[in-house]
Amino acid sequence: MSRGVITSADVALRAGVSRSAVSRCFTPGASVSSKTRGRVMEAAQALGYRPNAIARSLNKGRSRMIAVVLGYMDNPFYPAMLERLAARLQACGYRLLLFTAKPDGSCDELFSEILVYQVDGIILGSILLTSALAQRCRAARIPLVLVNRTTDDRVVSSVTADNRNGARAVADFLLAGGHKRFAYVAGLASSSTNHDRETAFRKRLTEAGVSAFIREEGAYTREGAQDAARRLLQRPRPPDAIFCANDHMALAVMDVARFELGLRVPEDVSIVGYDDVASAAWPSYRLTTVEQPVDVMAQAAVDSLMGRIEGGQRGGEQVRIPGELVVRDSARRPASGIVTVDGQDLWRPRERMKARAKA
Amino acid sequence: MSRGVITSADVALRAGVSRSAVSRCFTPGASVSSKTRGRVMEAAQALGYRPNAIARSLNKGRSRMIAVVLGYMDNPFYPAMLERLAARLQACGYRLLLFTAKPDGSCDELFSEILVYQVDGIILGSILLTSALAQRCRAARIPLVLVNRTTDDRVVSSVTADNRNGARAVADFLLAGGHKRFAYVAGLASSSTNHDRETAFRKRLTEAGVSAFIREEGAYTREGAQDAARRLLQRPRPPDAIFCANDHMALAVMDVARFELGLRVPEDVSIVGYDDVASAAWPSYRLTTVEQPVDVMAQAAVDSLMGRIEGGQRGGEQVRIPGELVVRDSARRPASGIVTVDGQDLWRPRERMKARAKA
DNA sequence: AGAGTAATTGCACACGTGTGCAAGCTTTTC
DNA sequence: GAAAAGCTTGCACACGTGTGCAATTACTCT
Repeated sequence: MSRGVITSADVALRAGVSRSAVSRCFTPGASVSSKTRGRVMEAAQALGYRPNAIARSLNKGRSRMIAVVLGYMDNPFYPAMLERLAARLQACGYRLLLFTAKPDGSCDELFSEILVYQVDGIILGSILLTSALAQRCRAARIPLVLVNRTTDDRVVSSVTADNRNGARAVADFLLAGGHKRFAYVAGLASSSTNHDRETAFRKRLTEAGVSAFIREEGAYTREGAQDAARRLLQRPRPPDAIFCANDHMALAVMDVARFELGLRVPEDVSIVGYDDVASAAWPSYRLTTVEQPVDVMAQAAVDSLMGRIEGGQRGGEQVRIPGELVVRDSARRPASGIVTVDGQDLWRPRERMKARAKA
Repeated sequence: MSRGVITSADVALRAGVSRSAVSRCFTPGASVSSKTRGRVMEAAQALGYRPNAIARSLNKGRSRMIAVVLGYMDNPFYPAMLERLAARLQACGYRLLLFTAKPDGSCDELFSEILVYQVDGIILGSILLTSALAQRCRAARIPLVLVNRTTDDRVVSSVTADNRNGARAVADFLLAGGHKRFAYVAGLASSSTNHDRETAFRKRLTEAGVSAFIREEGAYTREGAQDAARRLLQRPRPPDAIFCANDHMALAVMDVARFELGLRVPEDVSIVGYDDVASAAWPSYRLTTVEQPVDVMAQAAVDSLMGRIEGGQRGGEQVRIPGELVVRDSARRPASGIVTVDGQDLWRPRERMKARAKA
């Protein structure tokens, strides 16, 4: 108390009860008479006492902190995700310990820093997880969930968009639009998200008999995407449709196409992204893209963690969140298959068939 | 050890030394013979031991955690700031505890959550600080630094851009460009940053004899800025120059001007922002704006905090970071006063005079 | 009223670490 | 070789909390 910090002992002294009684007053469900509770609360109020979370963590072996590791924040999808995660965790009474890592570099040394803080769970966003790290988490019994990435280790939980379905929808959409020469701007080749989107996209095109397919790597960065766009669009026979592994790169590709090369979008080249970040809807871009519902994914990640921390679930669930293909003006529109919902145009070829069947 | 957590006692047992010896091995500058250090480190390595940060925090009364509170992340300036803060704090061996609050709402209840975790310092970004909160921090002896906001309380430290100078430069720049009817799109009126930019901008215009000045409030949101732009530009005599309190709103204003109202920028109306966020440089916008050097500001905030945590400084310093007016294409260019540095055009009327003097 | 039961309370220990203090040991110095 | 000085080391306490256990108190029922 003299040093400015007031402890339960100070409150106990003032209220004329034992320290245990004070502790019980701040422990939901503990046995305290209403009389002592009143006196304790009054004393606590007067002194401005709140139980020390650090001491409580040490005692209970639970810190009520969740480590969130993000690779990079240039892509606005991640700040948005972070904001949702912070809100969700706060609502659950947990605190968010933020770490940043190089997106390609492994985060081994970071992991030591994290484990030392006895966090109750870890959320990894856009970070590739080595099996050694997964093993360490399992040994320390710390639940872990990947966001926007998966891993082969089926024991690790993950929350991703339904990337294969999304990429297939893009392929179908572009085919229906009558495109002939396709290109893909890849993210980091090592990321599962890129792999899922690329392979599903390519497979669908191959099934449709398309042979004109080229790819360039953009490494998820704006500069990488710009270079990729230049290489793609300055070929003798440039593509008439470009699918980018995310919106962040798609916007860069649009800028290069329009302002460096003087191309019209979508008349000369169609461009499709993935994420539906806020700027995709801006009138300067009006990017056609597959949405990745940020708040649903954040909620799923937190739910998965809570299920394993508070309930005793074993983990290893792979949650896939579906997302709509939002049709705007950066890609040529097919004659049919587009429905309008809440003022947004969506690519839903099935629904149209249903509607036709109904008529 | 049976429960999976290994403590210094386990290491001590294995190395055949006392627990204190283990502790000293992990305390820089403690007295340990090289022989025991070797045995301890070997045992620690074998068992995978690292000192429990929670227990250490409790013991030392220092958690090595810094709370960062952000109001909103829609404006990409804040994610960028957050990323820099995270990197800087990590480099100093501190952890970042992230909290989010409503930008207008006070964060009183949040503060209780923060203080409970015994953080060593608090960084507030785009949050208005009530004097009651400042008082609580002082009572708890927790250093506090505001980023991008100031307060009248001269005991509170803050890091901001040199907003008055920046706004004056914008006024001079627009006057030199021959503009006649000026408008300002305000952020939250309660924020010091908005106040400084607005009053300095207006004062300079008044000094120059300008009477045509109107203002609208955009509340720092995209929607607010769009509404403000519509009100401004649909007046009988619309402004020919609009200064926006930040880039986030300036981009929205540009979109409304060009795509809703069919105006040409900068031929019909000049638009200037503040922050120099990444998207301001995108070719779709090429926004003329005053830079707010994110990494310099982050460094200054961390330095200020460290000076008070580790050194024993008293605090109360008001750091103002200067920033250049970056000239792009969203505002009519004056005939003179622009110099090119590292491929960027900057508004430096003084320097030009110097250059002329030299010739 | 008395016995039996339920609720409340305080003691004491545990959580895992850092560190002052004194004792033990090693090295230096005369 | 002995005394002095300097390193190391272990003991024991502190940090602030939660909780099992036993003791005490309050309450209920016959």
